[in-house]
Amino acid sequence: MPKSLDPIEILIRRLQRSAGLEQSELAELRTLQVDVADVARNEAISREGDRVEHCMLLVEGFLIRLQHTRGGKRQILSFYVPGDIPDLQTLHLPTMDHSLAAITPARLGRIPHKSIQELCNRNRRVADALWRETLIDAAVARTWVRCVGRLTARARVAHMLCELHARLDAVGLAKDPIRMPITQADFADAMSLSVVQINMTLRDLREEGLITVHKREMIVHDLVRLQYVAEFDPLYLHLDPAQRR
Amino acid sequence: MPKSLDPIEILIRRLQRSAGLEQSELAELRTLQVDVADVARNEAISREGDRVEHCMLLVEGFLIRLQHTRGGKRQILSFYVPGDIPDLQTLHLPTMDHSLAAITPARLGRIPHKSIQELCNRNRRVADALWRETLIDAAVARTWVRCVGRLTARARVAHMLCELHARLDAVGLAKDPIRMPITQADFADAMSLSVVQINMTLRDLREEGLITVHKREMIVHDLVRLQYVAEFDPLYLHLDPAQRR
DNA sequence: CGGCCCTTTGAGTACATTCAATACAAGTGG
DNA sequence: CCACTTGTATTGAATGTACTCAAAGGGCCG
Repeated sequence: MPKSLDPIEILIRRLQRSAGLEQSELAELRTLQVDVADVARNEAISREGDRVEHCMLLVEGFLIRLQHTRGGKRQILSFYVPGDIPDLQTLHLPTMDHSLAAITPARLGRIPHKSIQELCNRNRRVADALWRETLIDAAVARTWVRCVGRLTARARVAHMLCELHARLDAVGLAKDPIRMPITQADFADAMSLSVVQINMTLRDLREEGLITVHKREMIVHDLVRLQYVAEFDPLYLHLDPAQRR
Repeated sequence: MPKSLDPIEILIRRLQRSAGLEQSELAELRTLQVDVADVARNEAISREGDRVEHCMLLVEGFLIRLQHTRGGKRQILSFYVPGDIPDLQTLHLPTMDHSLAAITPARLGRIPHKSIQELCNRNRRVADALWRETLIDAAVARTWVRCVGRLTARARVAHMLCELHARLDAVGLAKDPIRMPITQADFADAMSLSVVQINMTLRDLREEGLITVHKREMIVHDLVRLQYVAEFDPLYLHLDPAQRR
């Protein structure tokens, strides 16, 4: 695992984007109690039904949220990239209604709910910034429904790539080639398609010159056209600071 | 439109369920500025891209959240029943990333963001209760992904009926026969199926004796079996007070 | 270099879609 | 109050998109 930024600095950078916090507030954030832990690929971080008392700040690697079917099928509900807190909702809904797992080796910052809650009680602006993060997470899930429900296989795959690109770009990780160590099986479970379909669709997008995929790395050659194919509108990610209040 | 409860009392009843608020806090809630407005069936309440400055408390009727496809297809992202605040997320994400519409004549309580925000600043417990509501909304969206993505047509329809039943039950509206004035076209756009498929599936469920549907009213004859067919686990609705912290 | 996981491709199948046409119900205006 | 209009429900038939099963080819790690 390469050397990485202090977890809290990643969190600060993230929250700065959504809410211009003041120096005193940043100082308060730095008092948060954080334990760093590494997890292996495919390791489960929490499971449906668990009651948790910590939030996980993702420092490095990729995580997924997922639910299962009685038949054993998986549905991936979101991808998480560095800077995200995939289980921030447990602050107020401590019982997990889905599972959280690493799809790459990952580094996490464990922050006790109590520590966050005390900070939220002291400082409404920090609380609002965190609330806002959970709302974006919800917006992503809603758009995922439209994607899985009403787009063609081709548009779905393109949409997922666009979303990952936009979110990685927002944390400075979209420099070509983009490291995206997600297997086609994961893509399939995310977009509700079969591995076969994913493979064919990626090939089509490649042959049309929209993307190049090689060794878990992706290059987007024509973002505009890819977004058109995907019917992708980044609005729902609420990344644009001008769109804030 | 029949006489209905004071909007604020509905909100109070809702929040009481998620957070045991004190009398003084209830009194504060009653100071919220609320405008009651009626909307017609199929009327749009807000549209993708709108910037809004009010939240809508649903007092009577049914609302939906929806997004569109370039091809003009609709995807319904959630149903809302009395007591819900379908655009509570606009408190911190004032730009709508989807549309909100009435699928029945409905009565709404318009509450200015400013009024809610001032209350939240005065009282963290109220703020946390509202935050929690938005988190449940997100949990519903996530489960919707699994439903649309990985369940069979049969299970999907059953799942939607189970969810509506559970949510109506939580506000005392699930007494047989349940008024559920949702067209089959709406069901289709919600579960990403065609109207034909919805119709056939409802017929199957009817012939198996699980439900009766007549004139926009539904009776659930065998909830346990319906939930089994749906692979429905109500955990994600976080309705059980014992599951609170 | 061997094994494992992932990717790629082919062929037959199944589930759901679309198109189409009829039946039914509710509401409107003469 | 009835004829008319519109929207919803129901059913049949042909089509199609994506799935499953299956098997072979790569690439990476130990």
